[in-house]
Amino acid sequence: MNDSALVTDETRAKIREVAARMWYTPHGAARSLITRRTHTIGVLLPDLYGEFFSEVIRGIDLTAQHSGYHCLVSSARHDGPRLEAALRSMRGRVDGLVLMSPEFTGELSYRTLPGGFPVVLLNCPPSELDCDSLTVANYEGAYAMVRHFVGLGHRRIALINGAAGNFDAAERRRGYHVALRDAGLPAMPELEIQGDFTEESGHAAALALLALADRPTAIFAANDCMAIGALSGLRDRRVLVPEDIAIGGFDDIPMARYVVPALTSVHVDISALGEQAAGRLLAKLHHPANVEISRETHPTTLVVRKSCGAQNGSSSVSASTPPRRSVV
Amino acid sequence: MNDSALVTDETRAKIREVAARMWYTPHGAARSLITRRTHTIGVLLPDLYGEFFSEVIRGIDLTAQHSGYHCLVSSARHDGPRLEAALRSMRGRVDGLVLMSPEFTGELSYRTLPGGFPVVLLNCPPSELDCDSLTVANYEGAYAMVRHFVGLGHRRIALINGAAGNFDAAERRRGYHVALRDAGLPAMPELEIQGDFTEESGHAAALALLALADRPTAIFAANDCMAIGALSGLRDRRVLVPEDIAIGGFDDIPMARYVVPALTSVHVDISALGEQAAGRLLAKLHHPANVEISRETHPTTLVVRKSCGAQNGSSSVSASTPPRRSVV
DNA sequence: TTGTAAGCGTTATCAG
DNA sequence: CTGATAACGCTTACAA
Repeated sequence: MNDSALVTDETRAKIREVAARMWYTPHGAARSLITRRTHTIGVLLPDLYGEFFSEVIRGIDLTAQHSGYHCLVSSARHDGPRLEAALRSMRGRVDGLVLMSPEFTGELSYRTLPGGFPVVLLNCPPSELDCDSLTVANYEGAYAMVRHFVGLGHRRIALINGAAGNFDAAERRRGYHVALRDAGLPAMPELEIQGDFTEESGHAAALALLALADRPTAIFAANDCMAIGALSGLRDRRVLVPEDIAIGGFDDIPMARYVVPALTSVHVDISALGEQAAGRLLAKLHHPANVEISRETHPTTLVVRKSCGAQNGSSSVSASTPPRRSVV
Repeated sequence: MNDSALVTDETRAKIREVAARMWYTPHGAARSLITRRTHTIGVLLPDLYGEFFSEVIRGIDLTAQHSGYHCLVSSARHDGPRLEAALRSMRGRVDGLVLMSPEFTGELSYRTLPGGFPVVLLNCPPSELDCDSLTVANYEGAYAMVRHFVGLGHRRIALINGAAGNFDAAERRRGYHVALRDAGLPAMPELEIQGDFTEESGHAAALALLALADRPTAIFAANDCMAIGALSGLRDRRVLVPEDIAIGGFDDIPMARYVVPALTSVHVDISALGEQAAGRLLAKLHHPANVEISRETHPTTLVVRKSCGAQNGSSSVSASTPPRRSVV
């Protein structure tokens, strides 16, 4: 026996000694079969490529490990049947789930998991599923970026949009639109280029914008990868940044401060996002009674660097209220 | 019943139909208890921070998932008792293990895991443990970099060393030393600065080198992070790269091509490294009879960019023989 | 305090 | 081809 008050310290010590001598190790699967707890949380990500996911998973694992939990990860485009398969294969191996799926339509699932199975949705579009969810302040961040451009006197501000069907991309686009409207500027469809979050698409988008008769004076890319691609596209065409065209990105990946000129971006504390998600899940696991579900938004911060032409150094401005928490 | 030749197709279909209707999902823990297979591989990493680990885990998960396996990850400094604890907690939850621990002394363990438990060591110092191991061609890569500097006419080549006690760092240092010796150059202890793989340590090392009466004309940093730190240190002091001092790094992280000047580095296909590790482990799991253990070295490639002053564009040269494979 | 038996949800091994 | 029954390695509850 492992830890109980019904046993003498002496006996416990003796057992421990023998166990150590025989290199006895409890069998996880057997134990969890009767205990009904695996001390493992499942992590379902759409992909594992790039600094974003790396940081998310790091934050999750950090928090999980702190509470003695493991992470069972699975990365794949969790669309429809794939998600269902992934969920089923995790049945009996995890106590709860962190599911990140920005393209998740939400129509399915929930039949597949046993009722009341603890799930935290990360960066998922809002759905009728009644489970906890956590999103990034995409709208607020994009709004702050565009407002910043407007404040610098820009009137023709282009958008390199994120992947089609992606929730984060849609929210950032919404922020862009509302900021333009609030500044009394008209929507300019010809200045919106569809991208897919990759560097190549950013590069192509920049060239497309340069081909316009009436060029933009500023470009807001929906993530840093595309902003960096755009940067190299402009350099290819000998267009000066920020003198001729200003650029801003989103995510503030570590690389952002090293490109030339250093990239103005919307900072997201990705690792903290992961920690928060895992924290919520663990709280649910430890207090299953507390059934109220929460929907939180993780704050973003505008980080001003050289690429937008505002200043030389770097400074940051909060792009949203502090950790907003609305318990529904 | 799931899949067997002892059952009629008709019956199977009927069972399947009922199972689907009841949303029946097999219980992983229960199944693996009797099957003695978890379809999960354990991944023990020293950390999860930075692009290196992110890519390794991606390669592992990619391969694992392709074979229907999951990954149970655990990141922590796996020194001594911690490693043992991590191993025990995975007992009965994984079929095999990928263990990456560049500071692992190897004296312990192996008592803790059941005899013949499949383990693949990744970037671990050689030890007497008779399990498969996979390392990066650190020595060859460093040698190629320093030889490249020598070929450009450099005679005073500094080294910013990696973390003390780290196996990769030691091997890269060895490559540096042998390349100097082979070029007929003396060892220059004053040009060796101790770093720890962080950007800050690279920055500090660069300043220390600039403070010398007789400055180096080239700097080899044991990884890209430190090279980038050194780059910014030199820029602070208005030292031109590569005109005044040439710089080379190691790992070729994505950021390397975006810093200014673009960083000459030793390329490591990190994701492929992870795939290879997982592949070996899976092979062992599928053919347990094949008991011969293998020790492989993953090749590296010198990628020449602007920071070394050799040329404008970028080109690459193989720094080691193709996937060397010595089955012991 | 200690020993013994039941059972967690599967799969495997047998007689029907 | 089908249906019972015994494991798998552990925890827990209950009786000695």
